[in-house]
Amino acid sequence: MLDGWNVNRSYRGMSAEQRLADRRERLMTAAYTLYAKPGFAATTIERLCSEARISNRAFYECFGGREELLQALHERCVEESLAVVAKAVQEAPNTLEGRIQAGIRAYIEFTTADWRRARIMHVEVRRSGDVLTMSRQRAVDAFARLIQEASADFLQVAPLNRRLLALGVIGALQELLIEWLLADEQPDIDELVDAAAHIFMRSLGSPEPA
Amino acid sequence: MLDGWNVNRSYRGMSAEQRLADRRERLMTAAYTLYAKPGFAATTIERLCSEARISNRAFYECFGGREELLQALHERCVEESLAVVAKAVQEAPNTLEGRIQAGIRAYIEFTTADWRRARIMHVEVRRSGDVLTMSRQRAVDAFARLIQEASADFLQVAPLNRRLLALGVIGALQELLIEWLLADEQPDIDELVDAAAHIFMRSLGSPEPA
DNA sequence: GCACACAATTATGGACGGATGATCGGATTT
DNA sequence: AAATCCGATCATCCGTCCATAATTGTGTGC
Repeated sequence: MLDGWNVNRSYRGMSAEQRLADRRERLMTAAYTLYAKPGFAATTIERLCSEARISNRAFYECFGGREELLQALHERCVEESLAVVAKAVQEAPNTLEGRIQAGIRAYIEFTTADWRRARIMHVEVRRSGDVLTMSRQRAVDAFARLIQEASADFLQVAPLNRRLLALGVIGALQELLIEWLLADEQPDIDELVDAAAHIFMRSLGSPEPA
Repeated sequence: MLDGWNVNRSYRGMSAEQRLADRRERLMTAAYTLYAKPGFAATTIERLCSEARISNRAFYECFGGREELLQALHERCVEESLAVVAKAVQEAPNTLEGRIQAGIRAYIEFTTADWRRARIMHVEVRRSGDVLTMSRQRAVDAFARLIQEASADFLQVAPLNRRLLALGVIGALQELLIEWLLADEQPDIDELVDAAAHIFMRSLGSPEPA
């Protein structure tokens, strides 16, 4: 072996890191579609590889398995959603109703804008084992903190566990999205927003709603 | 071969139907534990059979596969829970608050009375494929109808989709149970009941809560 | 009439092929 | 030469089937 060889040379015009990132990205794209449409359980690694034009071996250099890929996908979706909602809440009028309306509309519109994102975030993420369960728990926790912070200025005095309240309304929102995903006749987005906003407003607001 | 042989004789003191029912029951019992503790994904058919002291072949005479067994288990849990909640609601004082308090307390106490039931109904049921997804949708629909009927006498006039409201509060209750199942420090049952009842009461009640 | 051998039925456990997950060497490209 | 791709390989699990063991009812000798 000669010294001076470039052990990290370019290949197809990309550096080693770029190639790895490119493969990861292609796998993420393939999984974004396949995990949503045939579903996580029905998607084999071979199918993912052929869709992403990647060898079976390269897959395991990017992810540890199907679960890890789903986890990465889910975490990306959650980050994007969190950013969108946080931005909408920040720009909303500084009232509880304004923040709730803005945040919920932003979340629902962003989530339903791409059918696959909704499916992955609300259905497929619960399919796999404990790893994904923990990933989902972290996501729910992040949204719960966001809700608690956004509603902190408008607190009711009732001696209720605020974290549990936040978790509950998150669950409500999720169930509504699941209905949108699975129901025979899809409810209107506006109806979803109204129902979710109603539950948030009544549950988080002070005893006498405006 | 002689005629007159009893093609449906008893074995170990049980008739053919009894034996089949017994095997089904033993498999249900084994799955009730194994699907909850190692989890649905981690439970092989072989493990179920050895736990139930049943041959591999006999399994497929009782159920079509792991999914069908989980479906049967889930449907039984849902039936029992529905009955308990319906009974509690019927015996409750005839006010919205009374019905909500009674129904929610009954549901939460019954569900959490056995750790495994809560796990199967709220976590493991979402693991498998479309069959179980549809089973869960039917269960949610049944509970949604129960809620709509129980709160029909106390309707608010707001032009909201009542079914979506019912779905939402069901989602809230589920998320609270998931928190109870997965959180590091388990919240008190009473706290769960209070939070869920608050969300139900505010979301389903008239604009001016008593 | 009673006990016992025997045959028929049932259940069990393991064996077998197929599919998928995860890993490893040879051919091809840069 | 280095890196990548493709095919081959082993292990595991599902779904099915067969051989063996257990149990029951019948018939027969006494």
